Formats: sequence, structure tokens, C-alpha cells
Amino acid sequence: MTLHDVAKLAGVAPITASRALNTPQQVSAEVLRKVSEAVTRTGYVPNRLAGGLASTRSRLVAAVVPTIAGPVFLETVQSLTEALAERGYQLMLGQAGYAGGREDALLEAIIGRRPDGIVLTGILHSAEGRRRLLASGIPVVETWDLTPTPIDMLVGFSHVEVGRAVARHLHAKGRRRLAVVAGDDERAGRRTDAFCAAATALGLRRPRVVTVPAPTTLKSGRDALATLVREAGETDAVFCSSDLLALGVLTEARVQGWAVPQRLAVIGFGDLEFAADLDPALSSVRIQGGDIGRQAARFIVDRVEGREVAEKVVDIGFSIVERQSA
Amino acid sequence: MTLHDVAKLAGVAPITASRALNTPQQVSAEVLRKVSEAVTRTGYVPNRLAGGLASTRSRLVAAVVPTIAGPVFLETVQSLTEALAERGYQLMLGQAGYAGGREDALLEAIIGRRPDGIVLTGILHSAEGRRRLLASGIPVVETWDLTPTPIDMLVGFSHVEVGRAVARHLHAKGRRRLAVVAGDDERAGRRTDAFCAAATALGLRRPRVVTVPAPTTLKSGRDALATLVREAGETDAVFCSSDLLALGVLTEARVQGWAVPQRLAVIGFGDLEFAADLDPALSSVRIQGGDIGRQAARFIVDRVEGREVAEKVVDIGFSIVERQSA
DNA sequence: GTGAAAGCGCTAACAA
DNA sequence: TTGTTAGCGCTTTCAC
Repeated sequence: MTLHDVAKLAGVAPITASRALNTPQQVSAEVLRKVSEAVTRTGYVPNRLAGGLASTRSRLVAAVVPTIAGPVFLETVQSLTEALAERGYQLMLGQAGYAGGREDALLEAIIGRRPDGIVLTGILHSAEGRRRLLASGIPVVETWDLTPTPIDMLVGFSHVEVGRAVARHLHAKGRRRLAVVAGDDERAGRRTDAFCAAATALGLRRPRVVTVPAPTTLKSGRDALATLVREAGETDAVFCSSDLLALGVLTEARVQGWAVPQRLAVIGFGDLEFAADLDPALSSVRIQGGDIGRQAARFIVDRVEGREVAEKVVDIGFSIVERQSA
Repeated sequence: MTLHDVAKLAGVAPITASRALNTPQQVSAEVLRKVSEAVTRTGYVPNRLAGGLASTRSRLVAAVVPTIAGPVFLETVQSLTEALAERGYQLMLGQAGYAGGREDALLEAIIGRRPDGIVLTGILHSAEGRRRLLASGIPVVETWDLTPTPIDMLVGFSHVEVGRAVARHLHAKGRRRLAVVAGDDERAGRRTDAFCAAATALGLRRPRVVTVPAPTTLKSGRDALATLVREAGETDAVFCSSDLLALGVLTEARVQGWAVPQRLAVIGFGDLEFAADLDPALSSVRIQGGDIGRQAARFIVDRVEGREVAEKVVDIGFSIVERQSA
């Protein structure tokens, strides 16, 4: 089944059938009717490979995440999918892995499909990767971070500000002996560093830092708190680099008999759906992941459709959601 | 940058350059060297749209999930991605939504890209969708279920057996007043029905069933248990249709002062990573989601590469992982 | 509003 | 082992 067959059935030229499908307003009502009928009768599905090749518009957008198992980006990916689907674009999802070895191969696989845009989520890209991306000429949106040297467009927030804000928040709540439990990815590292710097600037002792492997798990959180209890009994507040980690900390705190928030304040990161419904309800840093996805979609579609993107960098901000745990 | 340019630079015909890239063993060492050099010098990335159009092999596999926010399929999707990547295929992920309205549009978008295979995960497809899939001639793998009438290939397990097995398990543990908290999707419904049937067959009273909207959340689990406590104080065991739901039940049970497992046994479904590390550790039904993904990849690659698939249906089974909560 | 011709970048089939 | 020719299915351009 090709456009040719459909056109023949409708008694028009292929190009006319093409117009009936893609730009119906350019075609007479009569032709539209005949073509639509031929399409439904034959069950014709346009070959987007051919279309993409001819038009250099694939209507495909690629997104790269470290792993889809990381719940932090789910909201972003989901809203991105939806926002793109509404505008007739399809999302292709690639997993780079936190390690980064696969990153270049993945990038090549992606660029080879000539997507109309690429959304990078939460990964640190190699210099080689940057170069390829730039050379490809494909619109790129980096997300979940604010870098001084974006490849192209950017929608994110400042991890440094998050770290600072959380330290200040805990300080304001009267906490004096802070700790951090963080996954060993680069962004979490920046939050941690800023958190520690802010804490010492406030006159607090330097926070204990427990680093765990990314992706973070509940178990890592439990183990980390157990460590803190053993090594540094005086901790009275923990900032976790993910809500899952925080759930682990909460769990272990209960097991160890450390009352939250009385004995220990806990604050997570990501504000996953379950955070509000835990007992005690988990305080967390909320990132509007959905907004990030929607803005990324807008960026790319605007660019593809020839609209000028005035401001290529958007700071989406964050907020600290205060609940029982801190 | 096209293959033409690379070929010219290497001093060979385009088809020779193509062979150097795709089937290097068909080409002299000398040619291979020259072409490789030209590729690295130019940063050439093959256009897979063109390649796919010419060869009718896109090296793209599409997977459809209800939503990537549902953690149940993550393991499957992840192993699928990896198994495919190893063999040089790329995964395209589509979200159908639990509602199902978008399903046909999604299918069209997918078929239009002429993927080498389609993996269907946890969705119920319309008759229209089935027809299109069949008509497209693309290899299809349905997963996470066993249906008597598969579209093509199938790797899953019996939801009915799961329901039965869990009922028997709880009965064997001495539980007599069972309940179910389940998301309102079709598969969970089948587990629930089988669970109830098995319970009554064992001489137990008909289990209470609390249905919650899919996708399931921790909050739904809490609310459901609160309902059970209010309406049916005599419940002594709950089978939840997801681990998140079970976490909610566990949480609410603690709040309500129902000791787990003494007063209430709780068993989840999916055996997510966190299940083992909760307190109390959550018993759950384990599905080898990773195996499902790997088998699906094998199915598709075998088919694409012309190997005959002898047994088109694989029952991957399940197991009940016994931990503290039940 | 409709169509003819040409070509997007690549590979299958055949030939040398 | 290498090359020539033709064409995958569609859309662009230009003409009517």
C-alpha cells in the first residue's frame, strides 16, 4: 500500500493525494472526500521514512535519559510525550546509562534518524557528543540543569541554588548538625557542594556526606542512615538526593528509633507523587518536571516550524515543599 | 554530509562505502581503512531514514506501554532496550495511556515509521488496532499476559494463575478473611477474579474488593486500607495489585495501628526493587520483567533476521516472594 | 486547484 | 572485490 495506490484509487495524482493528507486546505472538497475514502478502504498508513527523507522533517523527537528506571524524569518525559503528540510529533526515547559509555553510540543512532529535535535529560555529555550534536544542526534542548554554556536551548534550574536553599531551610528550622545522602551523579554532587558551603557559611559544622551509587535506591537510603547513626550520632537533619533515598532514610530512622521530625529532619528531592502520602509526609524539593517537558516541546516545535526562539534559556525554578518530615 | 561525499573522499563508489560500513567483511582492508578515515574526518552519520527506505529494514523497534510512569514495566523496557541495542537496534517508546483513546493514533504513528518489530506491553488493544497491526505485516510481540489468541508472538504469564496462587498462599498461611486492593485495569481485574474464585473454592468468605483508579498510587493504597478498616474490620490479609499500592497499605496499617503481619498480611505485585527493603519487608509476586524484555527482543531479532521462530508463545511464569509482610 | 518531473540518501540486484 | 543501475515512497519545485 503506497500513496500511489491510494491516488490511483481516488483517481488523482500522487501529489494531490499527498496534499489531501498533509494540507487538506489546499485541495477541493471533492478530492478530499475521494482520497479519504480510498485511505480508509485500503487502510493506508503513510511511510514516514519516505516522507522524512523527502521533506527532511521526520516529525520525530528524541529524548535521552540516563535510565527510565530513574523516577525523577518520568514526569518530564511524560509531559514531553504528550505535548509533542498533540502537535503531531512522536517521541523516541534513548537510555544513555549513568556510566556514559553508551552515550556516543546512542547519539549516533539518534542523529542517524534525523529527528526534528533532541531533548537531553539529566546527562553530562562528552565533548565529542557535543560536537556531533552541534554538527548535526538538529535543535537541542538540555534540561534539568542550568549551564553557562548550553549547546543550544535550555530549560532547567540551578542545582547550586537548590543546595543553598535547603541548607538555609534546615537552618531556619533550627537544625544545626546537617548531613547529606546523595547519589554519585554530577548534579547531585553540585547540590551537595552548595549545601555544604551554605551550611558552613551559616556557621554550622561541615555536613557529613554519604555518597551512594546512582541510580539511588531505598536500600541505599537505609544503609546510609545506618552509617550516619553509627558514625555521627549527632546528625539532626538529612538532605537526600532523591525521594527514594529519603524513603529509605525514613524507614531506617523508624527502625533505629529516631523519631522524624523530632530527632531527625528529612528532606528529599524530586517530590515524587508518593512523597505527600508517606507517614510522616516527606518534605521535598519540587521541580516542575511537567513544565520542563512542555517547555522543551515548545522550544523544538517552534524551531522546527520556523518561529524564532527569542529566549533560549528558561530557568524553571524549584520550591521546597514543607511537610511533616522537616 | 552524505555517503556520496564520504565515498568520493575515500576514492570509491558509494556502494563500496556502504559495504565498508555495513558489511566490512565484504571489503578489502585497504578500502575499509580509507572509508573509515573518511568517516572520522567528516563526522559522517548515516541517514537511517534513507537506509530504511531502501532496505525496508529500519533497525527500529517500537514498544508500547500504558504510561512510563507505571513502574511495573520499567524492568522490561530497560532490558528490551539493552538487548536490542546490543544487536544494533534502537527502541522507540510510545505511551498509549490507560484510557486507550490515543491507542489507534499511536499505532498509526508507529506503523508509519516501519519499525522492524512492535512490542506491546500491558495494554488491551482494540479490534481495529489488531487489524492494523496484522495488516502491517510487522512482527508483533505481546507481553505480560497470556491470551488464547495472540496477534503474533507472545511472552507473558497467567494472571489467573497469579490470583489463584496468592489466594492459596494466604490460605496456607492461615489467613481466612481476605481482601483485594486493585487498580481498575483489565489484567488486575483478572487476577482479582481468580483470587476471589480460589478463595471461595477454599471455603473462605468472598474477599472484599476495593477498586482504585489505574495507575495505582501510594495514596490509593492508604485510602483503600482506611476503607477496609472502616467497613470490614475483620480483614486479615490484603492482596494489592501493585507494590506501590502495598506500600500505601503498609503505611496506613501502621497509622491505624494494625500490625503487619500479625494483624494483617500484605502482599504486593511486581516485586519492585524497594519491596525487599521496606520495613516490614514486602512479600510480592515476582515477574521476571527483564526476561520478558530479553525474550521479546530475541523474538523480533530472530524474525527480522530470517530465523524461524519455532515456539511463538512463552510462558515466563511468576513466583511468590515471601518476606515479612505475609 | 492540480499535476509532471526530479530527487531526498541509501541499498538491492545484477554485472564486471 | 568493486561498480552500475534502478528504485524504495514520498515531497519539493515549478508549471499549468
